[in-house]
Amino acid sequence: MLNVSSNPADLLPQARIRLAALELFGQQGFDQTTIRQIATRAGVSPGLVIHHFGSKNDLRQACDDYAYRLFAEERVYLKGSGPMPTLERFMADHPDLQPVLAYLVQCLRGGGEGAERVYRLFCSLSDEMLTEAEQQGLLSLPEDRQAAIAVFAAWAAGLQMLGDLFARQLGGQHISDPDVMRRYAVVTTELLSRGLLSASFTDMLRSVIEPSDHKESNT
Amino acid sequence: MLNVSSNPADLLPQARIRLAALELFGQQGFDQTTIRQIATRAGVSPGLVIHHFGSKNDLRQACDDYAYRLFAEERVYLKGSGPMPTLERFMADHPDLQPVLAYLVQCLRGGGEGAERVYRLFCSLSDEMLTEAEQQGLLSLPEDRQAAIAVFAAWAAGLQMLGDLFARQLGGQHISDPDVMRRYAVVTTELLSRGLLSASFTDMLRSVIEPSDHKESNT
DNA sequence: GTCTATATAATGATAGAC
DNA sequence: GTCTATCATTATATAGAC
Repeated sequence: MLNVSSNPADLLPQARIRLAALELFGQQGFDQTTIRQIATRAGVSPGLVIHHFGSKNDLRQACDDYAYRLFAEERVYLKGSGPMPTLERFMADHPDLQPVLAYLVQCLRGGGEGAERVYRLFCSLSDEMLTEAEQQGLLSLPEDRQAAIAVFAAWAAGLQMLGDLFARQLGGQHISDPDVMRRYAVVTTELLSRGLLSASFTDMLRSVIEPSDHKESNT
Repeated sequence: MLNVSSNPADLLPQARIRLAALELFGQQGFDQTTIRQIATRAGVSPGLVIHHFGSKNDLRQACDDYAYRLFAEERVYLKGSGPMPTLERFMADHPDLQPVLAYLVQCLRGGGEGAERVYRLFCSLSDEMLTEAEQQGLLSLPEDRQAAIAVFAAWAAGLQMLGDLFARQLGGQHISDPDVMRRYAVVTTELLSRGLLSASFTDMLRSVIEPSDHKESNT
């Protein structure tokens, strides 16, 4: 089991540096964070940061591996309490993992390979979660499973990326605020149970979208 | 009407600089873009960039105003073709606006005031769009309208931020790829019409979420 | 392992010629 | 208005003492 909640002062300097970097990268982003800031927060000299990790980019890689393993190998997403464990609910129960999630969300923001890795992870975790719920008869996925999972992962990732903006729009401060989470849960439950679109509008959309098995009627 | 599709070579240097900055900021982000890159793309000297705009930050502000006005004052989001004009569908019909949208999405990525402004714009446009559709009887929004609109805007914004990652997960290159758009439309239509959750699971979720009018039964 | 001091590179911004 | 040349700052990374 990876260690996340220890007192930073008890960690070795190398681990303290990695933790400080993960927190600062997660809060400010990679480019906005300087080695000097990391060193100050870890209580060491800037030279020691380079001594242990080689370069700022290598330090980023170390943070990537640490954060990714924590979420992927431990499958934390799936250990949520409550009936349908969403990411938001899980994070509310495990506040000590918040810096790790913030780091992964910054990876998504940054784009490139790092973002792709994290989004794939979100897809993989969504897949397991939805598949398990489906086997228990709690829900039934659309025919195009892969697309449905990609959409769910995108919704979850996007909400995390917007973060506090979404919460502020609902009069709160953070997604984990009880009132924000409740309103979010109520609305999504309603949208995903009774639906949103009228029957006639749904039919019209279906005919316009032209799924491949209806294509002969138009071309 | 603001001008977006002119040949850059015909524009005055000041407009060429602004356009080059908007494109580079949108592709690479603000921090990763240098004044020298902007000058090279605009075909002018780095000094002229500062001469016309004062500073890199002032240039960003000019791009902000330009992009925001294009989307907000012209209400482009709502002019989409098709029955339910989503952002993705609109962009497919107006490829010349793609750099402007890319810029706004980078604002969302960057966080801070710029992101808040853009997210509020997405909420405002979603509000108008959904309200109009509701008045036409095409759909019926949940009771908590504000939360529903915030969720829709977050879904749209998040999907744009993930951008190509989502498309690649579906075997495409970009969200505007016909196959990607079709699968996306089919899945979301299904999720928002027949729903996703089973009736019993919906009841269970509702009892756990405890909306305020059921609260007396637990505290 | 840890620190201080410094080399080196890049960037935003300035000054002044044309 | 436009350019070239340059300054001043900042950041990463190195070198070597302890």
